[in-house]
Amino acid sequence: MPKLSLKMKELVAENMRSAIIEACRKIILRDGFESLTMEKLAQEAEVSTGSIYNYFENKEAVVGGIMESAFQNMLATVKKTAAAKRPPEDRILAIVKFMLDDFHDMRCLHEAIMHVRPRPSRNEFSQKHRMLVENIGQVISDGMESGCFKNSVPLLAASALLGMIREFQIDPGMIFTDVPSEELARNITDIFLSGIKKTAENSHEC
Amino acid sequence: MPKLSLKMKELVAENMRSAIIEACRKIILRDGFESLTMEKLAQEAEVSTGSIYNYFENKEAVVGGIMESAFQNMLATVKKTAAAKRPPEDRILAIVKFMLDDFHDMRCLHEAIMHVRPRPSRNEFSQKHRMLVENIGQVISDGMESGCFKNSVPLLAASALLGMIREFQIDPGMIFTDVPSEELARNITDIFLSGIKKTAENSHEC
Amino acid sequence: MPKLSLKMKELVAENMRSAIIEACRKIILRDGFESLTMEKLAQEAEVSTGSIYNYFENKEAVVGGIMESAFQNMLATVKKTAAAKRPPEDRILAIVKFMLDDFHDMRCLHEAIMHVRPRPSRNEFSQKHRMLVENIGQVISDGMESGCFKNSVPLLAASALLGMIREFQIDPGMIFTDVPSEELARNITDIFLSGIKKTAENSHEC
Amino acid sequence: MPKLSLKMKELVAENMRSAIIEACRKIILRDGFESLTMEKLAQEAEVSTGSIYNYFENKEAVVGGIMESAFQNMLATVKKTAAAKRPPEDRILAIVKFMLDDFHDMRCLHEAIMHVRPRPSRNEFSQKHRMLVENIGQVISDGMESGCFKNSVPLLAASALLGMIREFQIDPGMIFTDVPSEELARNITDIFLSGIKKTAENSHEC
DNA sequence: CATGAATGAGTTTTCATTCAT
DNA sequence: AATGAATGAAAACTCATTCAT
Repeated sequence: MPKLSLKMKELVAENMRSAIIEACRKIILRDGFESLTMEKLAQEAEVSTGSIYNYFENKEAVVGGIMESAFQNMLATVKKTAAAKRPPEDRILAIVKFMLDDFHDMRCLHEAIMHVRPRPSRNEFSQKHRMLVENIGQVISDGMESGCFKNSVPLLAASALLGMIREFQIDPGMIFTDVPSEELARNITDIFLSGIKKTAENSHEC
Repeated sequence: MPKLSLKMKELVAENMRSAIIEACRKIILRDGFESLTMEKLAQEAEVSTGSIYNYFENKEAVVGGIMESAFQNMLATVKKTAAAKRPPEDRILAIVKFMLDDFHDMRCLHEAIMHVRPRPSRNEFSQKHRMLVENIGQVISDGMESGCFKNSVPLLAASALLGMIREFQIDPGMIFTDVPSEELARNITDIFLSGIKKTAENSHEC
Repeated sequence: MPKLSLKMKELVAENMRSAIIEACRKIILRDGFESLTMEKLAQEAEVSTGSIYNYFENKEAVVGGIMESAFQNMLATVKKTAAAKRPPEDRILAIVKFMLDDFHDMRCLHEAIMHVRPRPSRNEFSQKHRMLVENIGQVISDGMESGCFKNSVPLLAASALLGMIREFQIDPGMIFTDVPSEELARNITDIFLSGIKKTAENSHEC
Repeated sequence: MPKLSLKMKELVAENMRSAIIEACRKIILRDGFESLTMEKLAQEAEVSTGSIYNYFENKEAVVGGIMESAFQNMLATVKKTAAAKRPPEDRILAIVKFMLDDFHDMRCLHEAIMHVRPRPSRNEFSQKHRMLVENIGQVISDGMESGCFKNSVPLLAASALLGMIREFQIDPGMIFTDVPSEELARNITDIFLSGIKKTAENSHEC
C-alpha cells in the first residue's frame, strides 16, 4: 500500500515536471527565452510559483529540464533512425528531415544552450550534444565501412551536418521562411553528401 | 582651430565607442551574454556607468553596436575575399579559414542575435546577415557560371556553409577544442565542396 | 470557503493599498513630495519595495492613489454638506471649516497635482477637481434660487472659494500658522459672502 | 580703469544671470518644473552646463533666482499700484488684472514654491510672499481708514485675494481656460469686494 | 503539498556637480 | 571664464526565491 501510493506520487510528480517543462517550452518558443520568468511559467503551467520549486531546484533546473527533455526526444528518434537497416544515405536524409520538422526541440535546445552558459548545466549539455553527434557519426562510420562514404572524421562530418540543420532552423537572415522543409531537407542532404562541386566525370575543366 | 578641435572630439568619441564595444565583446566572450551588466561593462572599459550613456542611448544600443561592429569586420573581409580573382574553391576555403579564426566576431554575433529577440534590432540584424549570405552566395554563383560548381541555390548553399562554420565555433559538444583551425577549415571546405559520399568513379558499389 | 478566502484576500489587499497610501501621505506632508522615493515609502509603510509593486503598477499609480483617496474623502463630506437641508450660508461655512481642518487631504492633493504634470493622471485629476467645484457651485446655485445669493457664475464663485481655502492651507507666507482654523473659517466665509466693502446702508461715503 | 572693467564684468555677469533665469522660466512654463535639468537649462540658455555654475551656486540657487526675479517683477508693479492715488477699489481691480495677466511670474512662482520645500529657500520665499501680502494689505488698510472698507484683518483679506487669483491661474479643473482674463478679473474683484450674498436693502428675506 | 504575497539584491538609467583643457 | 565629458550616487523597477498559511 505505501509502495503503491509512493508510485502514485512519483507519477503525479512526473506529470507535474512534464507540464512545467512543456509550459516552459511554449514560452520560449512563443516569446523568447529572455521573457521567461517564474511567474509567467507558473501561469502558463497553471500552477503556483511556489509549486514549481517542489519539482525543480530552481530556474536553472527547469531550463536544464527542457534541455534534457528536448534531447531525449531528439536522441530517441535519431538513435532509432541511425540504427535502422537502410542505406546510410537514406538514414542521413531521414535524420535531416526529422530534425528540420522537429522545430520545437531543436530551437528550444539552441535557445537554452545560449542562455545557460557559465553554469554546470553547460557540461551536462555538452555531454548530451556529444551523444547526438556520435549517433549521427555512427551512420557515417557505417557508410565508410560499407564503402559508400569517403574516409573522413565521422564526428566532424556529423557536426557539420548538425550545423547546417541548425542554420536553417534559426534562419538568421529570414530567407527560408517559406521554403517547405521537405525541400530544405533534400538540399541540405545533397550538399552534405555530394558537395557543391562538379565531379570529375561531368566537369571538363575548371 | 574649431574645425580641428571638432575633429579631435569626434575622434575621441569614436575611440570611446570602440573601447566600450571592445569591453562589451570581452565580457560576452569571457563570461557570457547573461552576465553583461552596465556596471560590469563600465568597469571593463574603465569608465563610469554614466559615461557609457554619453555614447550609447541605452544597453540595447551597446549590444546593437557590437553587432554592427562585428558585422563590419566580417563583411569587410568576406567581401574582399569573395570578390578576389581566384578560383571559387580557393575563395571558399579562405572565407572558412578567416571565419574560423575570427572567433571573436562570429561568436559575439551569435550570442548577440540570440539575446536581442523581440526588438527592432533583430530585423536590422537579419538584413546584415543576409548581406553576409549574399556575398558568399556570389562566390557560389561565380563557380556555377564558370562551370566548376553544380547548379544549386547559392543562398541556400551559402547558408549551409555558414551553419557549418558556426557549429565549429560554438562547438556545443566541446569536441574540437584542440583541433587546429587550419585543419578544421580544410575539412569543412572539403565537405562543403565534395560532400562525404564517394564519387562514381572511385566507388564500385554501395 | 473559497469565496470567503477570496473576500479575505481582497480585504487584506485593500488594507495594504490603504497602508501604502497612508504612508505616502505622511511622507509628503512631513518631508515634501520631492523627497518621496519608493525606498522611503517602503520603510514608512513597513514593507519591502517589491511589495509596493504588488499593489501599484508604479510610482505614478501610488501618487494617483493618494489623489483618488484624498478626493474621495473630501468629496464625500463636501457632497453631504452641500446637499444638507440648511441655509446655503451655513453650508458654505461648514464646507470651509471642514476643508481647513482636513489639512491632510487638501494639502496632499495640492502637492500631488503640482508634481503630476505631463501624465494622463493630470486629466483624471481635473475631472475630480471639477466635481468638487460643481458640488460647491450647487450650494451657490441653491442660494441664488432661494434668493439669498446674488446672481453670479456659480462655478466661478466656487473656484474662488476653493482658492481662498487653499491659500490658508498652504500659507506660503507662514502668517496664519497660529490662527485657530475656527477663526480662519469664519473670516474666509465672511469675505466670500459679504466681501470687504461696506454696504450702502452702513457706508456714508467713500 | 580696473574699476571700469570690474563694472563691465558685473554687467556681463548680471546679463548671464538674467539669461539663465529667463531660460529656466521658459522651461518651467513650457515643460513643467519636473523636466528641468541643468543640461536642458544650459541648452535653452545657449551656454554650457559648467558656465551656469559660475553664476549660480547650484540648481537650487537658480530656482531661488527665478523666485526672486518673479517676485521682483510682481512686487514692483503691485507696490506701485498699491500706492497709487486712486480709490482702493480701483487699486484692487488693477492688482487682480495685472496678476491674472502676469501669468508667467505667478505660475512660475507657484511651481517653484511647491518644489523648493525642505530647503532654506523656503523661508526666503515666505518673507517675500509676506511682502506681497503686506502691500495688498496696505490697500485694504487704506480702504478701511477712508471708510469704504469694513473693519477686517487686512493681511487675511489680502491672502484670500491672492488665493483666488492663484486658483484661476492654476485652474486645476481646466474650467476657465477660455474666459478672457478681463472678465475673470472683474468677477474676482466683485466677489472680493461685495461677496456673493445679497445685501440687506435688495434682499427681502432669505 | 499547494499557494501566492513578501522579500531585497540586482539592474538600468538619470542627472547634479566637478574639473581638466 | 567657458566648455562639456566624466563621475557616481540615487532612483525606479524586476524577479528568483522563500515561507507562513
